[in-house]
Amino acid sequence: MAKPVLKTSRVSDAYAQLKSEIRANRMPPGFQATEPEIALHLGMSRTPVREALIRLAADGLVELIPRRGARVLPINSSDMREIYDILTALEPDAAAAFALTKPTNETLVPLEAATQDMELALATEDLDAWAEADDRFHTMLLDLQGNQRLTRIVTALCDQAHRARMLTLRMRELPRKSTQEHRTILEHLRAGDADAVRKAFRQHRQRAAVEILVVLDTYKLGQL
Amino acid sequence: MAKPVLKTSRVSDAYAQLKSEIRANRMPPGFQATEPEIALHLGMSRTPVREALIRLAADGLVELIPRRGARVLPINSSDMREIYDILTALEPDAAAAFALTKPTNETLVPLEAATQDMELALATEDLDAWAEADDRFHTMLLDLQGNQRLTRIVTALCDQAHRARMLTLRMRELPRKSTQEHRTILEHLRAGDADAVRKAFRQHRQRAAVEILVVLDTYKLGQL
DNA sequence: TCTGCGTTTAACGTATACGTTAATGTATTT
DNA sequence: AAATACATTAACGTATACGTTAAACGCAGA
Repeated sequence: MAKPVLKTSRVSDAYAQLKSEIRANRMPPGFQATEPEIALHLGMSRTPVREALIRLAADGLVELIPRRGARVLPINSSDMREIYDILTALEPDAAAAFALTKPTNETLVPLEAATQDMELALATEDLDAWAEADDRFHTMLLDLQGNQRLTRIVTALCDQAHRARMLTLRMRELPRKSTQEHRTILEHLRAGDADAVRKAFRQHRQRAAVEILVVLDTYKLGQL
Repeated sequence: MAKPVLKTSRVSDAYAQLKSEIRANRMPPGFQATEPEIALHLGMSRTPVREALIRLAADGLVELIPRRGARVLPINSSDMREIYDILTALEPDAAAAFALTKPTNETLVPLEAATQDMELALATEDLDAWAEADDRFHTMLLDLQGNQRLTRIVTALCDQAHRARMLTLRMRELPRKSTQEHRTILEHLRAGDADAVRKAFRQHRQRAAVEILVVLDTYKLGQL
């Protein structure tokens, strides 16, 4: 009888839990806590907490300030610009490389599903579902493309941008354009047209970037 | 009386020293050591060693295998492909963005110096000096461009590729082409021609990639 | 009230302790 | 000899201990 108990450790627990609290804004940007405080909160000793914090700091999610504790890093519009500039450079190339593999309809099924879910969520104006499907599309595409280092980098950047994205999502028009662009990218993928994929994806990211940046700047959302 | 004593810690010492040993190939790929062994080697306790190893693992330089110790990660040709694909996507865009700022001759001085040093080192066939100047060019350009996240990412990737680059450097023709391309990029920067910069840089990285990959594959250098 | 200085506190960096458990070695059986 | 069972070892994950020192506090004097 196999015991399919997922091996866990206090470090990975602490890492996962803290990351989740940050993403969900339960630990908002600027939030500070000392190692003993976090350890108490998580019901473990300082050691695993410290090691988890080191990883979170490497991810760019927290800052470790001696004697003041860990601080959840805020994201401002210039951070978002940095992040989107990198995504704009990386994802289109990755998608184009994937297009060169002449993906079959079979392999495109998850992307098709994500796109449909976006369209559906848009129709019902369910923004949370829309964001989930959007995320799924990008994640699936990363997985399909083979470069694992690229996947890690993009994932880390998206984690950093997540809070700001979620917040601004509700301060803009419905993401019709974005949804449509996903559909376009998918069709270009199906056609195996790498250049068209790159171009469409690049435009997708660039447009999304200015859209978010406009919201951040006009509403003076300094620290998210 | 100022005391300009650089603040140091055992963790940062361990991190710097281990990284340096890996770069210099004194800890070659595949090398394994347990935490107590490394701690003994570095003359400190396990705690700071563990924390440094976590950072090195996040950098993609070592792998942490429970009960077997830390293992210096080898680089194969598929890793190099991953790394160069990312660099090819990132650096040209970054350089192009910098070109858009219409850099003055003043700001281009360090790049000019690096390029001249490359040309000089090429003439005297001093490959170590050439590699240093080459690195310096890329590093300076990263610093001039403002995106710090991008700088960190590119730096980490270059660290991973460093060993393979150094080794293959001596198994190929003299890097005349590379040197010349740097000169070209610099001139395009001086002209403030962003598109030309992007194109030239992209070609630079792509050519360098195939050059290295050919060496790795034809000489069957599986694990570096 | 404000400033400066000594005291107190407690967070951090690091060392050490300890239980668990995978890996290794040894002995026993087939 | 090969395989299995058992004993031994030691690396890891985590907890705890401890000295150092920055920050907070309180009090004295301006």
